[in-house]
Amino acid sequence: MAPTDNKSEFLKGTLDMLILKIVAMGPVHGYAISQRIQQISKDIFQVQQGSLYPALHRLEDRGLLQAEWRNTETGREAKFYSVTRKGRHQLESEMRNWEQITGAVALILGTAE
Amino acid sequence: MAPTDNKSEFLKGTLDMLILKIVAMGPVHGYAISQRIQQISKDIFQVQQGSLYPALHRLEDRGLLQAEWRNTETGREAKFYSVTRKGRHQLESEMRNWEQITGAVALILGTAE
DNA sequence: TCTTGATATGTCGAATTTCTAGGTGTAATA
DNA sequence: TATTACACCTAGAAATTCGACATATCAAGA
Repeated sequence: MAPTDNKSEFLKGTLDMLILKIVAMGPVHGYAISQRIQQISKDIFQVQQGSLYPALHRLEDRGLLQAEWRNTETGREAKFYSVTRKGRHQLESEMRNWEQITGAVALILGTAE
Repeated sequence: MAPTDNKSEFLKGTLDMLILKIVAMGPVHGYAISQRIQQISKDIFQVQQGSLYPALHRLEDRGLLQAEWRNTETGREAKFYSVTRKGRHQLESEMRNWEQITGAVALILGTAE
């Protein structure tokens, strides 16, 4: 995930969750995933292809995503990903985890004195 | 940083910020830093020694922390760290960055449909 | 007295993730 | 015709963290 400057350093481990979330909204192909992440995050996140495709393969290998070749609206071949049941569980688990973590970070950053 | 189960996977890149924040509250030695992080985060974060000490050396090498050997309250030798001016700037920058990132993640996770 | 646990520092190697940089090919547009 | 957008991919380097190990002091209790 590449930042305008140095946002990437913060996101290790988060990319998979974001991808799962995007794919959970409905089947999409890789290229579109990176576009949506960038768009929804208002350009804060820019997922590089060198991060994206390995992540997709990783998630597929773990059985969290499944892929299928289909045609895009523009009539091109692309690999469409969907979330498996296992992937949905994983996403829920990671989201709970994320809440807990950001809560804990907030506790520390919010400590005065 | 070690989790009860798998919280660590989420925090790559965050440890340095948390350490800077703890040290910014006043000089402390490494062992106490890990205890405070664990305590304030209510056991969500448990910083392993194999993560802590390399991180402290890293921050010192970057000129963000400075160290000094002193005695603890219990009369033992320990290396006390304080934040340099550069470290304070870095902390502020990382905190702003953190807000931006968590905001962007919230946008994505909060997207319905 | 001896052992255990807490305090306190550190290193090393493996694992994981991400980035940069490169590569392939098609279709539309200038 | 050349460039841009689309769409896939890999390889190597860099960075961070973890688990395990190693060392040493001190206090409390068996």
